[in-house]
Amino acid sequence: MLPSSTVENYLKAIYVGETHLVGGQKLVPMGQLASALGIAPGTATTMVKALAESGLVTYEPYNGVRLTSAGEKLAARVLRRHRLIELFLVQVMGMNWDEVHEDAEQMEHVVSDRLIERIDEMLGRPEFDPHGDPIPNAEGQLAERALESLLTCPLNTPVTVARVTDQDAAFLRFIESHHLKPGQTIEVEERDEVSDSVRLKGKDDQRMTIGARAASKLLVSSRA
Amino acid sequence: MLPSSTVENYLKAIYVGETHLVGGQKLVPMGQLASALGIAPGTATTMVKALAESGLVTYEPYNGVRLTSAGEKLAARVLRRHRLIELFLVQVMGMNWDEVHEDAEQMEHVVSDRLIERIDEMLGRPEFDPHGDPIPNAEGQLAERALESLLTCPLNTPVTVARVTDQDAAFLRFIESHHLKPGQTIEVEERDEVSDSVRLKGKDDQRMTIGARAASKLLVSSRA
DNA sequence: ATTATAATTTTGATTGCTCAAAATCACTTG
DNA sequence: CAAGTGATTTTGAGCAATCAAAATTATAAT
Ligand SMILES: [Mn+2]
Ligand SMILES: [Mn+2]
Ligand SMILES: [Mn+2]
Ligand SMILES: [Mn+2]
Repeated sequence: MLPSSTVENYLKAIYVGETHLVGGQKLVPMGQLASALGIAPGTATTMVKALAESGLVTYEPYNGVRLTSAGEKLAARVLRRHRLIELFLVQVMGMNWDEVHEDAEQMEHVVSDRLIERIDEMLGRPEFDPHGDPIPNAEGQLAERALESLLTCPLNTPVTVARVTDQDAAFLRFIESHHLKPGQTIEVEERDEVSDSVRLKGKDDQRMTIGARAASKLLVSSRA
Repeated sequence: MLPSSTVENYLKAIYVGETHLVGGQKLVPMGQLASALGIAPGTATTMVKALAESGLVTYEPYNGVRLTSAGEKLAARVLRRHRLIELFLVQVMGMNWDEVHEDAEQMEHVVSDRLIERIDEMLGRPEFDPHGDPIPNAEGQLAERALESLLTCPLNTPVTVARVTDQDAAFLRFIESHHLKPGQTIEVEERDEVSDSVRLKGKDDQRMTIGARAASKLLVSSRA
């Protein structure tokens, strides 16, 4: 019995939820899962109990949920599809990086393994999607990189934008129009706690100031 | 409220069912619809009543069902997607014509209008899919052709294979291996009622004999 | 240690889609 | 035309996924 689209979405949400865990956290809270999926909290509880029943997750009431190895394997597979499809739509179909998320969100559940393999091959076994998100390989492993956000990277040092952790179309268009897409080289010139902002030197030494919240979504690698 | 995948499949099945109607038939029988969709007859009845309620079909109890203009518009849209996707998978992704139907069956429900437009453009506004099935244009109109089957076309006259009306993978592979794909030129040399078979002259004057049932699925145009 | 607050779970219900089996209807055949 | 056959509809049920609102639990504040 193959997992439904709903189950796949749950597993994927738990997977990315786990990567966002801070400190000694081992479980994704129910509330976070529910809001990530845009469903009522009670629905998440019911569904997660069913997932636990089928051995895809471990569920600790009032604490949260985490994937079993079986669940993680499935989740990585869905995430792999999602990101390969996104890259395909940009690279081959010429779509914009701000409009591929919705399509991928649906297609990830229906494309055959055969087609995914074609796509992967056609793209040259890519490791990252258009937003810099890592693409799990066929075995579910993903290439990890040591990245810092614009809030923590060294000042006045060339860094390369590597990842944008927000799929919002308006935000992505903003990033693009300011030449801050992955691959671009920039420098953080100043951070101001009081004004909650970060000043950047971008392409052609263009200066710009963005809010800390936006800055936290831009991940860079410290090698120019 | 946009139609579900289920509703889209019903509408599409009724649409193609209507094209297969013979004589003065105006309605698709419930049984035929049910078996085309692989569901129980009672399920079809219930669903069709709901479709009639939403104005997508006209339902005459014990007689059958036909699309309203609203239903036909939606059905043509789904069929357009299906066939464009099939052609895309063959032409661009290099998949085989016998393995694209299943993928298209799922993808037809989820790809965005934007992506379909890209595909249509990339393929040069094609009129026929890999099996020779006509692709409805953006307005829902489809290019009709006067085709005959191998059971009715003139004897000893060059004809061009134009369409194969069976999606079965094994059958399609057979057709391909015998060089009978759409575009190929052949001749019917003899029909034998008793042995229920048809003898063909194909590529490189290769002779072959196929059953009448298979022959009825090969549609040709009488101009070589 | 109570008490308040926030998160989570439980409860009861709904919707969409499905099936099996019984009932009904339409048509053919004797 | 009566009977039988096959197609169709009705009935009763179930499953997956969802919500709103009430009940419960955990945690933080007084
Ligand atoms: Mn999804
Ligand atoms: Mn992405
Ligand atoms: Mn379909
Ligand atoms: Mn086709």
